[in-house]
Amino acid sequence: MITTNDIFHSLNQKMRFIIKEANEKLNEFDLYTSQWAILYCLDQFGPMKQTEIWKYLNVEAPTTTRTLTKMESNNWIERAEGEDKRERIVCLTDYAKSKLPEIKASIQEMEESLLQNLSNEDQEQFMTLLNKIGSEKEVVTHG
Amino acid sequence: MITTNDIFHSLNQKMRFIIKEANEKLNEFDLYTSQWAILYCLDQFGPMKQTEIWKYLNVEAPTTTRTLTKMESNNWIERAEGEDKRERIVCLTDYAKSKLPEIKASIQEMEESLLQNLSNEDQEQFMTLLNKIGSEKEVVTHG
DNA sequence: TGATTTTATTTACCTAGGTAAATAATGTGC
DNA sequence: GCACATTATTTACCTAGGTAAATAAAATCA
Repeated sequence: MITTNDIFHSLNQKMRFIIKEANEKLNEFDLYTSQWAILYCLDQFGPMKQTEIWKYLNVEAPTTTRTLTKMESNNWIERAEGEDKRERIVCLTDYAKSKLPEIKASIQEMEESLLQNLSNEDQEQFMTLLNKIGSEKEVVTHG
Repeated sequence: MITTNDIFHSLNQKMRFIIKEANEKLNEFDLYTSQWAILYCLDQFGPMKQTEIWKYLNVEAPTTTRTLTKMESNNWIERAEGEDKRERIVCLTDYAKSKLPEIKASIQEMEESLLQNLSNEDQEQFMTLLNKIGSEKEVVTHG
């Protein structure tokens, strides 16, 4: 019997598969997906406060602290004190900046490969349906 | 600019949201999603070898070992020695069997809530598109 | 100003995924 | 039968998500 459970089971398995693929790609650079997510952020938006990072990535602060500590010791990022002395402002190192083009190309290649069987329309449709999962009850308009 | 990256980012965030919701539901029973997945397996298929469990759930053996150890100490499952003395056969305790109907109802309620805005057709469409992600290159048939 | 609250970050600890390697029982081939 | 390979499970350790509580700086307010 096929039940709705399959959707969540399949989603979970697909996500783990994608993360595994990405980690294998990133292994060449001694990186992991969570670190890549932060590099991507900083490349897009420039220097960010830690709070800005975890709010954007929608993860908790301690998760980000741990990943940043690792990235700092691996020379991917630096953390400077802000005007507000509670804050720490994160920016890319020169090393990270020099490596980013290669890393981005590698990730893009992987993403295109994973999506090779989906047309643009498929991808839009997929996003639409994904956004419906867990969304508030749709209001039926009358008239 | 909207890029294909959004699909993987969104998928990841949605999956974490779902797991968080499920864990909150399961908290009442002192359970977690990974433990629920195993309970569900055993309820569907009866007693299983550990290898059967992790192959079905598509996770690695050590992950399953850890979860089963916890579940055994919490009286959800028992592990018996098999004919092949390397194997351990996992089955539900009476306690687990007595609790399962309530747990299943709770999970089903959550799943229906998460999918309330998707028609059956939406759900089928979603599964079709999800299966296309990371699939082998589709062969174009001629003629 | 000084007490209190809020905010940013960290620390400690939990579940949960992964890999690599160890262990023990089973299967295989000479 | 015995050496060798395979298989099931475990152990050790890594990343990575979460919560709860601690700490320190900033903001608020009586």
